[in-house]
Amino acid sequence: MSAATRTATRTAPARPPRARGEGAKEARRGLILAAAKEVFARAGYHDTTIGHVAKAAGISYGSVYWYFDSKEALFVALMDDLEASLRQHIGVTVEQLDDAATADVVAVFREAVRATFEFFEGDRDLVKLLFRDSLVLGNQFDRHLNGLYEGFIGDIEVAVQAGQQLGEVIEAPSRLVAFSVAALIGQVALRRLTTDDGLSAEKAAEFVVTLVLEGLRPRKEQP
Amino acid sequence: MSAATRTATRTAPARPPRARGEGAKEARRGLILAAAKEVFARAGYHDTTIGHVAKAAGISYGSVYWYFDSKEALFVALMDDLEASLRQHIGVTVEQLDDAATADVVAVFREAVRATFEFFEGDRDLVKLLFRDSLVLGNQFDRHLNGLYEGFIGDIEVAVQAGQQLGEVIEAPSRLVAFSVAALIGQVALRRLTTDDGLSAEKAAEFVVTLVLEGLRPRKEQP
Amino acid sequence: MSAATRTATRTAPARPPRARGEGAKEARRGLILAAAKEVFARAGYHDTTIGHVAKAAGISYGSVYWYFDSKEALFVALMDDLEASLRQHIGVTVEQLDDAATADVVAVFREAVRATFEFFEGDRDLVKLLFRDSLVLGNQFDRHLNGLYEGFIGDIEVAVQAGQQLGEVIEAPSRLVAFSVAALIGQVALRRLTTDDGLSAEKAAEFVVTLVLEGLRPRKEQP
Amino acid sequence: MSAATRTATRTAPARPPRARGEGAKEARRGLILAAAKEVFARAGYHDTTIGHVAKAAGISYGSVYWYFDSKEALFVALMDDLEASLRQHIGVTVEQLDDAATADVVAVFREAVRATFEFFEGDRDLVKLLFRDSLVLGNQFDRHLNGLYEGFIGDIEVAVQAGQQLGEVIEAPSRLVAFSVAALIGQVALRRLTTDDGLSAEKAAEFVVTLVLEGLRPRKEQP
DNA sequence: AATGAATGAGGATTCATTCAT
DNA sequence: AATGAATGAATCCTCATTCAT
Repeated sequence: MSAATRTATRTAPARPPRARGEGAKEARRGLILAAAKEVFARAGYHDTTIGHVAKAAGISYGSVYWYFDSKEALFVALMDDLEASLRQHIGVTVEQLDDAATADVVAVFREAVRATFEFFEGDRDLVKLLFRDSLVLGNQFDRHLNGLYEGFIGDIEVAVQAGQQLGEVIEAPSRLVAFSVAALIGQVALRRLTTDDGLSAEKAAEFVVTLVLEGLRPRKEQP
Repeated sequence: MSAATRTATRTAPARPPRARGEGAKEARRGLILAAAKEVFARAGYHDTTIGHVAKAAGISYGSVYWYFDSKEALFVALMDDLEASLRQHIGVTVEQLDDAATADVVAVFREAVRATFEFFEGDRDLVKLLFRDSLVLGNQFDRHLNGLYEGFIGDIEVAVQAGQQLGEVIEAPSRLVAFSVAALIGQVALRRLTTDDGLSAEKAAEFVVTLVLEGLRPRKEQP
Repeated sequence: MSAATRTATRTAPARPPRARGEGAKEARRGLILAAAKEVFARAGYHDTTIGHVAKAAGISYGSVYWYFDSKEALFVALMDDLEASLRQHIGVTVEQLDDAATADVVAVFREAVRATFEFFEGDRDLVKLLFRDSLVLGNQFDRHLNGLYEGFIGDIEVAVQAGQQLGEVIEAPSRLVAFSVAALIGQVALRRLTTDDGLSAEKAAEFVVTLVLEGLRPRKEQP
Repeated sequence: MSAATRTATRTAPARPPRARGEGAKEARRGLILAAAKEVFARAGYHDTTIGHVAKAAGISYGSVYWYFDSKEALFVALMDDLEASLRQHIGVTVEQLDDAATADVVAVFREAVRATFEFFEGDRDLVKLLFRDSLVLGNQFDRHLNGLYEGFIGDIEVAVQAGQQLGEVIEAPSRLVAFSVAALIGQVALRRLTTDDGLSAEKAAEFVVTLVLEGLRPRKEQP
């Protein structure tokens, strides 16, 4: 089968099959990662085949292997990307508040959670991969994946420790506290993807903040 | 060949198909489920083969199919079992408190969470299956699995609503509140399985109760 | 596709697709080995696929894996079989001479070589596998394969050492001597498979015996 | 796009395509062949990929195809090279003796074998390719490969026939005799690569000469 | 001429499921 | 009811070869 024939036969997804040049390779890698993200998020790791990813990326079967050594490597690379993306987002979020509000730990926290939910709102695939798949696969893939989740938790832990220094957060193992907050955020965000109870991201964030800060019992004598 | 003939024909291989009586089939089913629970918890759904389960149950390869229609059906049945087990446990726990303490919703909650952690302590496989696997597979298996988790949540929701009636729980969507509590309990319990931070079940329960009831901020003017 | 359909479709090699019972498994294993022998000998290890073997054995694709763990394992098992077959043959051959002729080492050797060539004449596949494939693959497969060839050599070495004891064989490293004899036999036998120079097995054996015992130079003053 | 245009277009990447002159192409071809020799010898034909060869040659993946039509063609070309190299060596060796010693066929033979082993000592890759790989692949690659081995044999055959003329070699099919000698030399040389029994090339040559000329039986009444 | 990305056929292996006994 | 052999679709991955640049 000649190249011409093959090209003609290709049932034409409109993607650019032959981009070349400087950043072309990087771009193509990104293309595959984007496709992988969507497919993995939809079907889960095990039910996703390299073929699915390739088709979604509009490239051929074996091309994926030009960019990634294996299915697992692809998944890990994707997770690394997501981690970077997530941590950067959180960093930015907190920085934005740095100027005036840092003193008010509570306000920072409130805003961070709100921004996080907003971020999740715009990247539902990330939520699934982060709080659903990485959970199950973390144990198999050489701990590598835990890094992702743990990174998220680590960022929170820093804030928790700061809060504890200021007396704004109760004394409890900071890692555990951070994990709990992360888990709560993650699970609520995940739930929003499948359960529609008309809860806006805004409201969800508010709820989580309240729960985490004040607990479920009404504060009776609050000034 | 009639059933009678077939039975007669059985030239007694030395294998263990004893227990001919009434509940024999039920017993064997239970045997398989027990094996499946252990294996699925250890390896996860996808990495578990029917062969693994059969070997763990000490029965033959294809026999599993006499009791369950498919791998998926086996998993779902297992989950149903776990759900029943979990809900019964919670029911019993709450009932035990019913007599005197019902008035004190907080005490009941505290005790329920404590008992739940204790229960989880004795059934680590259940924790993995409930809070790890059901999460990933819930979406694929016909929603059926959500039932499990949702059942857990439902029980909590009832308590939440009661608490809200009594003014002991803040006003917030009861389902969301219950989900959050369940998720927190589940994730913390799950974490305990892989992360060893010297946190006893007791302490973990206490922490969750405190977080959920009082939040992370110190109550300043608490009587 | 139902079993009936499948059966009907099978383009009918006359082999028994469904033998059951006592030695049935062993028989089927043998069936596969026989097919493998023929196919491996014809196409060589690398160009033989499990599919080829399966088709030659008249069984399905994956069935081979019920009997052998991998392609390599199949090959090794085959080689083990061949080794057993070969060594038994040699053993028998020598034993037959044990009675009267043992004293005459030369006669024993002559007869052994003759019998070996005759044996090879009836099992050309064995020759290819033993002297062609095992040579190349021996280095990759865990030394396991060398065993085959080395076994053959070992048998010869014993005879060489006996000959040396009797002063009928020159002093030289017995292993090297044995290897040389084995190599000569093997390569000549192998050559006979592809090159037709009208050389009978009988003549070939005679030639090898002469060369090995007397060398290429005419013995001038032989009594 | 004409060839001229194509050439003009080349925007000089910093890669190492130096050597523009006449024999440049030939040189590059030789480079690849040298790399291929090493790689094929080490890994064998099937386990060698074009990529391995390219990397060993320090050139790019697809460049190999500018010089050779296919993997098989590369291998065959390599074998042709080796054949030339080997035959030239033998030719030179014999020529060196031509002047004075031709009369003494035995001495010539002795020296030729010795020189051959010495030659093999310095080119272990050749030994592997010649006596290991060409054996297995000879049958598949259009007989072409046999040429290599057959050439080696042919040279020996000439000597054998000469010896027979002089009455220094027993009467036997000269081709068979030559083949036997070649096989013995080859297999012993091959064995030295993997088996270390402290046998020097010198000793190995001596042994082969003795075996071939005198046989394994002690010559009792030698003048 | 060189490069290296792209392609896709091919192959080993796994495993859920079926079925003859 | 139990057994375990049989089946073959499915999947990951490799690699020779092609081709745009």
